Amino acid sequence: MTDRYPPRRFQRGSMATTVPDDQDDQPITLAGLHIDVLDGAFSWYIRSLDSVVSRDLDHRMAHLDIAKGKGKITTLLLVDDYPGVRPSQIAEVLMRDRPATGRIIDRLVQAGDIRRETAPEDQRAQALFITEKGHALADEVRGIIREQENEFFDFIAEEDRAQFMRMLKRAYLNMRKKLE
Amino acid sequence: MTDRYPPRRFQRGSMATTVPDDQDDQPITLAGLHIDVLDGAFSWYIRSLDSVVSRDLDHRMAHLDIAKGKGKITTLLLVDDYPGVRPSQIAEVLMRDRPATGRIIDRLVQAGDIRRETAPEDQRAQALFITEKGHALADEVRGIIREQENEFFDFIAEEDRAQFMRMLKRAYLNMRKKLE
DNA sequence: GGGCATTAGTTGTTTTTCACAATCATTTGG
DNA sequence: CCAAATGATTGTGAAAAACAACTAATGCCC
Repeated sequence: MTDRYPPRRFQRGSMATTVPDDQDDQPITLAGLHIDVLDGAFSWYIRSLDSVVSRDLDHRMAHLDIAKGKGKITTLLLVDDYPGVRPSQIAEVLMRDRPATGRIIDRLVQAGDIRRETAPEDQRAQALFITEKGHALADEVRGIIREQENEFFDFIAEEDRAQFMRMLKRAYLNMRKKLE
Repeated sequence: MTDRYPPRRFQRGSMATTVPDDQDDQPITLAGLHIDVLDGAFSWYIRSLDSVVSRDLDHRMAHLDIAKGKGKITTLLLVDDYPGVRPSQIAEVLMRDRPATGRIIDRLVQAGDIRRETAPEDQRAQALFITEKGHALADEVRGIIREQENEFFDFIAEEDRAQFMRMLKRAYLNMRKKLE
């Protein structure tokens, strides 16, 4: 039997920070439940944050035909940044299989945001290119992401954001590496 | 037209930290693409991290019948920690609608991990309770989560983890609040 | 160069997930 | 005592994810 009570308190960090602590050591209460008993699990926050962030992003992009897709935004930005990129490269970034990636590309092609060509040096492969319409969309999307970022980050002091982002980045790399 | 080149570099944070910087200012390269051009977007890291963390968790729990469900783990732990909790409370924590929550509960009941009773003070509502089997499972799950946490966090110094977690927590609360 | 494994991408299928509408029962408030 | 609100279930349809099977082109190795 595991001892679960009292709920674990978050201990203070050792880093100098401009983030005030006052609210952070109080338990989160949702629907009358102190969800801190979920072990303060990192994975829980990540999964919940993902859910909230995705919803918010969907909402902000509701007026664009790119909305509602998980990999579409990444694909669009990649094609915009890397003319001639291949579907298989995108699949690796998205961590999806090729069929899934292919269908994302289908929709972007159909929407007129990108176009396919056969890769000259390998006739099996495709080279993807952004269209004029797609490029405009990519810029708009970037703006929306930046907006979300600013609104979202408004509780973290400017000089701490980079640190936070760096941790996220390392977390991502570390986990990805461990999954081979 | 947005200036996209050269890719944005992450600036150094101002916080004292034991996290070494050396690797962090190098661009991430996947399939030959520097994904830093995705604007270093916070949302991208969160979504990708979620994907990796969820996969890893699924993998670690593959031998348990609770695997593969997004809300099942949270539900199980909540019921274990809050005897008599109601489905609607769980729905609020999960940010899912009641039908979805009800179906998660169905599966846990069917697996014999929790049981339903009618709430004595409100005959419309249910009170959920953990079973012996479910409690054992909950402890096992907690162990797995802790394991993942330790492995995952091995690149962050002990005293910095709390700070990272606190930021995630604030991020979550902040976004959730803004979605009303 | 012929044959075979590998890689790139597509198509199809099946299962799961999710959101929405409709329904029933109970409670609450006037 | 009636109407509105709340807690939960059922049903349905649409979107997403995982898997297998298939075509085509490339690379390797004899």
